[in-house]
Amino acid sequence: MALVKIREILDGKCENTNVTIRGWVYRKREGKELIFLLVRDSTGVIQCTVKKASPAWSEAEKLTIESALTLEGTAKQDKRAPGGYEISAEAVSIVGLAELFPITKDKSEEFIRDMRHLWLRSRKMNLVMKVRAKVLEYAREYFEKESFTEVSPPMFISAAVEGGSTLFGLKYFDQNLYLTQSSQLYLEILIYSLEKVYCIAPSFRAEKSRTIRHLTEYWHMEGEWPFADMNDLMQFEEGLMEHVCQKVAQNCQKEFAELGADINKLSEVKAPFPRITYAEAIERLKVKNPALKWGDDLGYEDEKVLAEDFGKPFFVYDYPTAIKAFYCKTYRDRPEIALSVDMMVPKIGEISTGGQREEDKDILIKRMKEQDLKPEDYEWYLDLRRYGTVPHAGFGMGLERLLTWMLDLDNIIDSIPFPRTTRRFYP
RNA sequence: GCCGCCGUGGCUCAGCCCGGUAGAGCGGCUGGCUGUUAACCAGUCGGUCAAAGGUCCGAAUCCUUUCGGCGGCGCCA
Repeated sequence: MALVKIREILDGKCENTNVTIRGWVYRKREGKELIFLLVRDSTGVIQCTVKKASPAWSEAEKLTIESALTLEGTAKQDKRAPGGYEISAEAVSIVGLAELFPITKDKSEEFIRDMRHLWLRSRKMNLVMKVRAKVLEYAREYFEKESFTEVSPPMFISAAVEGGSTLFGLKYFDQNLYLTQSSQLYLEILIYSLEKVYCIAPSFRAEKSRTIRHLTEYWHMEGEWPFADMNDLMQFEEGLMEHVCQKVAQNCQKEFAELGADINKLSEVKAPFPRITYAEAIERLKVKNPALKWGDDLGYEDEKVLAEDFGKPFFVYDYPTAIKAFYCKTYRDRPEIALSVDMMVPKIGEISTGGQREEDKDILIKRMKEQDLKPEDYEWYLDLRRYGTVPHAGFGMGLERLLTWMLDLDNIIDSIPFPRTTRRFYP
């Protein structure tokens, strides 16, 4: 009697052998002479049959949907079973009898979201979480391959990274602190010690955005390194994307198939990506939107139009300085243009923003003042320019936006187990 | 911050426009049947219609406000 995972049986490794599985009741169909149990564990779902004559019958009869159980029987191939294999049960032991499970066939989006803690058991969420874990694994793999060191920045911060209006404030003993919106400034500190650094950590944004691509807490993959320029940055980002997409395409075929997602899209992701300047983007968009002019920020609709043209990830760079953050480096001969780049993907729009950072202390102070920021709040940040300043660049990519695009999810909330949005933070 | 939509038994919905105190399916329960694929058949339990106020002889249905949810824009990853 071997304890096996359901996947092993479905892969045909246990044919005609006696096996024991542990899991939960996924479906139950009960007849006079025969009970069909669909049992799931973390690896898959398998059909089990219990005959009236089996010693397992009386326990199987009592089982309810989502009850935890141990089941022993003979695994065999059977064309009638979903998945092609089933277990003929000889013994069933109830581990935890479930009460009437609230999630049934008919379910609305709202109800599913209220039942998130139980919905995470669904096939869909199980598969999405597996792909998510793989994306994290492959991203780390790429950073490590490129000699980056993973670091751990703080979540509590005392000064804003982006605009102050999107900050979550909180009481920190008798002080006021914030939740970080990006770890960039902290990575900038660490490049002077470790050079190439990255982190995968939450970022928090108090944006009251009500869309299918916003979370108030999202996981940010950020990298920062010295002696880097825009070309280095874009090359790294497209390399990262290519690596993650190719590895997922190779190793997550079962998950994509069951989710009904198109994995070929990922096999096609190869560097180099198309690159257009902001000015070129404006020219392209003017055809459809004549009101658009240089200096306007690209809206979501604009991004989607561009993305549909390319049909794959691409870069837009050289944005107007006026619509970018204070730390963005500007061209010395064209201060109205910032060395900033966004990566866009179809349907979602921006999934990453990066750029060169201003390394000149005086220009940085000037830019802070232009944006009504107090240089004295950023003393430590200015120190980085006082002591061995160096040209450097970095980027931040939204993990959930990446996943939403990869898996073609209807809503970003399904890319993370416990989504936080303006209205949802339970459980 | 602005705009739109939604809120009826445990769940999914119909009824609301053209007011007269609720109807179906699923689930539950009981029974039947079936190598079933979130099956099928019969019976049965179950709601006063998000909340408050108003109009009216009479409100789930009309009006107002509040609460909750979803989405769009803006902003962002």
